[in-house]
Amino acid sequence: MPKRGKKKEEEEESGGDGTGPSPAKAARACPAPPYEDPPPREATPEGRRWTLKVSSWNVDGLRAWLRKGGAQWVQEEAPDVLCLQETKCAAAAVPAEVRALPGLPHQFWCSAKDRPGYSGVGLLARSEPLDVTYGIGDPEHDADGRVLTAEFPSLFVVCAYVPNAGRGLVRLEPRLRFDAAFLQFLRRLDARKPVLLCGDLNVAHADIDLCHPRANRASPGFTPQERDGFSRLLAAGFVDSFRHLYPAARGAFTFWTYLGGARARNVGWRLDYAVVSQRLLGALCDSKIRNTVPGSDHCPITALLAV
Amino acid sequence: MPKRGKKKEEEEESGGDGTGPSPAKAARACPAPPYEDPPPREATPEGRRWTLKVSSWNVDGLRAWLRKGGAQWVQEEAPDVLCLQETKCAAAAVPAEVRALPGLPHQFWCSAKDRPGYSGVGLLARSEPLDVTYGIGDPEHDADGRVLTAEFPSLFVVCAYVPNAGRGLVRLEPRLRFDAAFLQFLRRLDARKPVLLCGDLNVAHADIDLCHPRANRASPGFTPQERDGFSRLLAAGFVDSFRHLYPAARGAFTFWTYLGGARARNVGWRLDYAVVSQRLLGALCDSKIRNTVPGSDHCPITALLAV
DNA sequence: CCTTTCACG
DNA sequence: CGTGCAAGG
Repeated sequence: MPKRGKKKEEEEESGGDGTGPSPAKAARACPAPPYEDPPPREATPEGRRWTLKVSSWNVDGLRAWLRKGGAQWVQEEAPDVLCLQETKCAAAAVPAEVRALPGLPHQFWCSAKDRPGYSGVGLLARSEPLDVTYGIGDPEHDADGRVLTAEFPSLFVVCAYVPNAGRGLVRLEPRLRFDAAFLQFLRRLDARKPVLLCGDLNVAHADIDLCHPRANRASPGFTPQERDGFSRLLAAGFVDSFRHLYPAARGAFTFWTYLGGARARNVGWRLDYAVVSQRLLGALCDSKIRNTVPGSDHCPITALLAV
Repeated sequence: MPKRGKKKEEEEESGGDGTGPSPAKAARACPAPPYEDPPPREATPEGRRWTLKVSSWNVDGLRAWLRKGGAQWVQEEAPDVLCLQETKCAAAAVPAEVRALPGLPHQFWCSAKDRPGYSGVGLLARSEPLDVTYGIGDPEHDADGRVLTAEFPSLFVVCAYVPNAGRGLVRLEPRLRFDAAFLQFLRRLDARKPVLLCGDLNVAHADIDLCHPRANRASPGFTPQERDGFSRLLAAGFVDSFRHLYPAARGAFTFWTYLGGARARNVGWRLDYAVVSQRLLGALCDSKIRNTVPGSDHCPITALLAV
């Protein structure tokens, strides 16, 4: 029964955990050392201090994440809005400790229909949103529990868990359809108010955004089509806040597969983003990658805005 | 999603983990304190010292049992034959540490066909058996991986994992058919050589053999039909070695459900037996219940014979 | 409560 | 490697 056999270093650098043609190789560390998240820029270049802190985390199972102390970090970070992805947890099963998270009384949960334990997102907020919507208005994708949108007075916060293209890219086509539909959804929001999109977008945009770009050219999360989807997002007037502020930062990843001890060697991918409407750039103070925080195969990220 | 909700003390005293009508009640300890396994009787009443030590253990998953240190105890006990039940493990997946168990080089594994992770038995021996047979020669049951028989010069050792009647007794009928077919199988063996039957027979024979007999009159493992099956075994010339030697021993259990912390309160069942052909009684030195040994929801038992 | 498998990542 | 599920006990 060598199904669970240890091939060890086979797809250690594979991002969406795909079927990349990663050749077997030794457990070497990433040439780029882990990004060191600098002390926060507390204000905009014009000197306006941040007033909104939004964190995002793919928790890979809300209940397991809670057992591993994830809620602890939330209390230390004390965000005004918290976006969670891959909760794998129906709203009714959200543990009381999460419901009672100090400072985040307004909670919204969206999970996959008829698929317990799959996907799911949550949005927790200090102040009550003006409105909250579930999904992107596309029946093909909205059964999955992937998008939550909270309207606040000055902006929309969108929490998203973009579908994985799957091993062997078996679900690349639906993924690309999601990308297109999601972009239209974001454009419509952006026409009304500026948008802050946070979440696991399941793509590394450029070579600098993953440890082994060459080996993963055909891996889910780094196919040309997925990367193009992200480029189209940028072309539509949205900005990758982290890359905008730190254009040359290397080794800045937010995901490391559990396989083969990838995280210890920083064999990672940047899949989690805080993306802002261009006209929100003047309000952007900082975009943080909390890559030392344990609790999931993703780390949390945090955006600071003066809105 | 209160599927995993804590009903706590609902079927804590249910044996085969059935659907007994056990009323909800406080987590009280069993009135009978845990049986204290006395120092071994090293010889028969006639003074012949034991020459054969046979242990039996329902391991509830061979690999989990190994992780919990089960093999450690085997080395301390150093049996000549070891019978394992509920290995939940195909022969090819038996870990190397088990294959290398000192003193038990002759190993035989029988697992369920087309049902990975279900049932399964193993028989390990110091000396090579003259013959080993798989199953009982009944196609209805032999796909399950429940019986291994090893022929030695002076006796047959049968390792058995009798089918559970299932929650709500949904599989009581096949269980009773197994009992009947198995008894015929044992009679045929017994006609050739004396038999030592070891294993999880999935029945508590009498009130004294479980903590809460009244509450479990309709539970799998204590229905009148299953108890009658055991009585028929005895009527056919077989002897329950433990009860023969310790007719009044109370609180002597070999199984405690994981639910509700039953083991800590000794809310248990005696489901594991060393049964001998009557003419082997003169060779019986002792029948041990190792009820302090961890590693499974069952504890191991050991028979000592002068053969 | 705890094992196994499975799909998914 | 690790999540949550299902079936089994």
